[in-house]
Amino acid sequence: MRDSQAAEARPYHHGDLRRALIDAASRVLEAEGPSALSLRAVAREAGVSPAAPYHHFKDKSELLEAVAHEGWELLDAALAKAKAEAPSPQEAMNSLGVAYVCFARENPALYRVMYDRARDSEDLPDRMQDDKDSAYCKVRDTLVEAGANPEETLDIELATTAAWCSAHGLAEMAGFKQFDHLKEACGGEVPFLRAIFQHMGLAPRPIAD
Amino acid sequence: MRDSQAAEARPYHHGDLRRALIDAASRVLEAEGPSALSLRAVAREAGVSPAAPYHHFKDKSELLEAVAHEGWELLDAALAKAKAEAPSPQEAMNSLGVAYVCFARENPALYRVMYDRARDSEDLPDRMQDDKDSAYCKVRDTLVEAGANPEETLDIELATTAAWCSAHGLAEMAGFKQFDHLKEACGGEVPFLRAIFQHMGLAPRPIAD
DNA sequence: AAGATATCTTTACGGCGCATAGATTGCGAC
DNA sequence: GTCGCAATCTATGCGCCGTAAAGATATCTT
Repeated sequence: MRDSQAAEARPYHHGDLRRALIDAASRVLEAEGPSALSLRAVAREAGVSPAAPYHHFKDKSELLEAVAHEGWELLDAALAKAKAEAPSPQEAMNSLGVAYVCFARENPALYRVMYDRARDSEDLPDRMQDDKDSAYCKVRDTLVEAGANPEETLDIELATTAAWCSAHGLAEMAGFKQFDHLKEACGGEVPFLRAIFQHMGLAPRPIAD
Repeated sequence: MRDSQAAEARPYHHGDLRRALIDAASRVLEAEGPSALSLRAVAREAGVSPAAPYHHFKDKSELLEAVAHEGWELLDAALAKAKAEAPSPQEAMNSLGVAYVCFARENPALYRVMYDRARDSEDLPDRMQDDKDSAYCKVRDTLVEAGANPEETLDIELATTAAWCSAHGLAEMAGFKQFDHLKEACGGEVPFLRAIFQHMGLAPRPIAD
């Protein structure tokens, strides 16, 4: 008979060390930055021995992958919220872009782990393409709702990719000091982002012919 | 009186260890990737003791900065070549974008070091804004030559920034396996890049109305 | 109750960044 | 010239890292 407190798959000694390690890693990441994210620091934060994590993750990179996975879920949620609150599909594209960059700016260390992991394996998480509710599909669907011709599947995919790359590039660059004067001139960070997105053509434009 | 062979600032024992270390670092970077780029490995590659680099660089990050600096110079050169060979300013914008991404794709480890260093200090190299021949100015000038109104300085700067961010985002994403089928459908990597840039609006559009 | 198994700790190894101290080398002052 | 000095390089050592191996301990199975 199972204790009803721990939902399922609860390990033996600790309770749920795997979960605790991922949380500890997130805590270290937020507090000390990505460079301080060592396996030993995570184990320390979780209150276990340095070798304990190896019973739940093959190596350090597998732990980081789990952290990144949670990051992609958070990003999905942030984009879903932005899309739900947008008054029109046209506005939605802009809102998605701003929400994307804001997520990256609010969780810089996590965002970095997410893409570092992905680049190392040259592989974005499957959820980006496969999951019906994935962020990628959300952008693609929004493009169609905003007027893109759904028959032109290649163009739709290219436009979605273009939007994603643009947002990613902006997310990585928006923190540089060099752009402070532009943000000021635009009247704040979000207006700056919107202005850049306008120049990027993130807002939907006619796709075919 | 100075020996005319070594131009200037030539050190004593080694000849020019500083130069040799940067070259060794580039070699390690290209051969083993960024994760293998340790100070000790660089010293090993250069044939000196592990502590020798500290007489030429304050710490590891200062060596990486020197490597990154050379990277930015290479990038500048690649963009200058692309701009020089472009038949028209309109074409030049596209050529600059393609050349930028190709540079990143051909020197992935170096490109990563360049931006990792910049993000850590939240500071792009000065040359991007100050130098007259910098890559940033090259893009901005090309935009003006292509028809943007030079009076609208804010818009010009925003458009230049947008183009740069777009290219950077694409450069970082172009390596993901997920886009292989798109490259194939476009008929190769460069046509794929051009198609994405088209959707991004990298090609100049009227700025002011 | 007992053996099997999963979890966690201890210990150890090599590599890392870097600080310190000592050896070596080239240079300027005399 | 040679001698002191400063710049350069080496040797050694510290604490951290990732991770492998072996032993201890708690839980599961039977």
